[in-house]
Amino acid sequence: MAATLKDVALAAGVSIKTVSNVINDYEHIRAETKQRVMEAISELGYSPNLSARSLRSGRTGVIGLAVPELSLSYFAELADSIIKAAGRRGLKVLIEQTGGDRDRELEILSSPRLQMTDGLLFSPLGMSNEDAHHLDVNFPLVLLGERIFGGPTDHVTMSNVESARAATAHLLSKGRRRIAVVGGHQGEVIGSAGLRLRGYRQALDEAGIPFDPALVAYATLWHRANGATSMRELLGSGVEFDAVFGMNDTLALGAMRVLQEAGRKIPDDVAVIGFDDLDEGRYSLPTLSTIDPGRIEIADTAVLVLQERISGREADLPPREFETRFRLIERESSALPA
Amino acid sequence: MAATLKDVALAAGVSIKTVSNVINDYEHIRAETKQRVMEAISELGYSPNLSARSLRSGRTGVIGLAVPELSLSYFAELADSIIKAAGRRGLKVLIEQTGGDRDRELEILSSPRLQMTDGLLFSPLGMSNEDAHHLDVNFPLVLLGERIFGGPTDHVTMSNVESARAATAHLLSKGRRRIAVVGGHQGEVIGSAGLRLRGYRQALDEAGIPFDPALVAYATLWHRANGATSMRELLGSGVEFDAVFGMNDTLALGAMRVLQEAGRKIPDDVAVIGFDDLDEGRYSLPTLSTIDPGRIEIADTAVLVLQERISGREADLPPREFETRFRLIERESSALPA
DNA sequence: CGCTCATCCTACAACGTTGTAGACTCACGT
DNA sequence: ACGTGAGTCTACAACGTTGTAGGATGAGCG
Repeated sequence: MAATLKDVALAAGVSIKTVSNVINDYEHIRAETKQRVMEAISELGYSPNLSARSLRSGRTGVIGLAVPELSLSYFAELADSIIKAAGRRGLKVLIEQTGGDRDRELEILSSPRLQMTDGLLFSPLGMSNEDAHHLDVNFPLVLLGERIFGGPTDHVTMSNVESARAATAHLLSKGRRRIAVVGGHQGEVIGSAGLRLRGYRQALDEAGIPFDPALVAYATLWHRANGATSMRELLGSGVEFDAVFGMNDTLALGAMRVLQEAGRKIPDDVAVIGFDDLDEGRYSLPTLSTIDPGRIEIADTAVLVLQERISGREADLPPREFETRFRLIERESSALPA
Repeated sequence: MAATLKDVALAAGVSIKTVSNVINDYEHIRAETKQRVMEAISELGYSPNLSARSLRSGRTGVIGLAVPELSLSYFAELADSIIKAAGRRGLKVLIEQTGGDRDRELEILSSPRLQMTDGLLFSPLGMSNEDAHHLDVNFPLVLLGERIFGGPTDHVTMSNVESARAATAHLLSKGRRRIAVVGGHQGEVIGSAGLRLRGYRQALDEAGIPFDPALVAYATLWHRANGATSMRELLGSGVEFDAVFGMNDTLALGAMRVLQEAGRKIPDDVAVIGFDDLDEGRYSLPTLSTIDPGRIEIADTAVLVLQERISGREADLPPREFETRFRLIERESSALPA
């Protein structure tokens, strides 16, 4: 059906290796020969069989990206950035969804399907730091996210503690003193929730404000519904607060919804800040203050680092840790009360 | 590095073909032999080289999905559903982003990169009906969306006209008479905007209400920002309206934001309905009435149909058109005024 | 004039898998 | 005793590509 090197070689009157050489920009080819081969190629509509090429070369030009779910906006936007970053480097992206399930995550680390890819960008949610040894696989792997630190692979992450501290300090600077947290994970130390909570507490400490556990609402999943539920719990508990730090934008938006339903004015009664800088927060009512964790930088760095490991040039380097720069984005939800 | 059939064959004391047969569940193998091979496989940690397999078999087990952008929530949720549907059928998904750009879309239809996949699910945005002939490619292709009808390939689409009519009729049933539209495409007949506008007009006709062009705000892109801008234009134009039909949820949410900013109460002053049933609309303030276009059914059908074409069993069938069932979801934004 | 060396090209093998054809064994019916 | 056929296994070729080794040609140089 499709034309092969052989067909082109026949049409151009050269050997198949010469055609291959033309395609791969081998330098010692007569201009006239090259011309002839090029014509045959376009005439036959030839394009290389990538399975054969990858069998021979051991490279597929495809990287895997494993994320919990694309319907979580953060991961959708991350995937977007990663596909673009990969595209700039000539790579395609195959996406796996783990659902944030530990077993599924472990399975992906040992799945034969991954042979179709040169390496994997892996953003676990169900695995914890004790699972770090499972990352010691025999293919190039770059870890994303905050579930595991000090693992055996390169790791790209955001400045969770510092940015959460900045977010909290921002609320404090607006005169808020009772800052509720939505989306904590019970007992977590490492992980987005644990780290961001640590930043929150640091900011409180610096301001000399005692930490009140009653202000922390827990939510295992970070969907909109959980933000709404957590806020209902907070309101129901009767605890007083004048600000909310959402562990991510989605939670913050769900919480805002419930706050407004309950008649609390944002930001006058309650200031709100989120985390992730989703597009959505730019058009909510009110617009949502947030932390931009440097998503594009995360994507660029991750793809670059993975490509380095794939190329093998950096094979001897020990695992590296990259932390991106964050940015506080001030919008309406955290303005000074009128 | 990695073990091959040869290594396993050596370890098990059989020919490589026998190992291959075991892997492919060939039936006539002695239980004892099978056992021995299986042990060798797990001992060596063998897993098949998929490049070689796909070179030999002509199948990769990967399908491509080309969408405008994952940061558009609709496509993120669609991609989510498609990855899940593909997973159920043992397929992996490689995602391309076109940015909704016609040139990029045409390029993807002829890209050699696609050889790494068995077929393509293609959701164009920049191409128009006149480009239909570009879909006549020599690989399995299933068209998604509303840009092109009557093309040379199978096509899975939603019931745009009927569901838009139902959405409009729903607003009419709540006593609304001046229904603004956000997100029209100037002069478009085919395409989500054109079809949904047709449904809108049909509902007006049935209710005996004349169509007022001044009520239609145009927006080429369907991002949140465009919904906001369109609504600002409508408000600025001074045209009166008591309801808004957003061509999609994202537009509707952007428009709601501006409406509320301008002091219009939803649904008391203005009722709003969107289209797509994004998770977001379930937690907005107010919650957003919408059309569920049957995303999961779209994903399932598309993957099934593509797989049929890939398998070649249905190769002789003429292009088929599939239209999914929609569902009107009534939430707060379109309730009767107090 | 003959040697060296760069240039341009080719033949062949190999990547790891599966399809094809066929060899061998053994039970069965004639 | 002998063909038949089902069951079990193997050798070999092929998928389309690229790496290796080397052949042919001609320019440059002593």
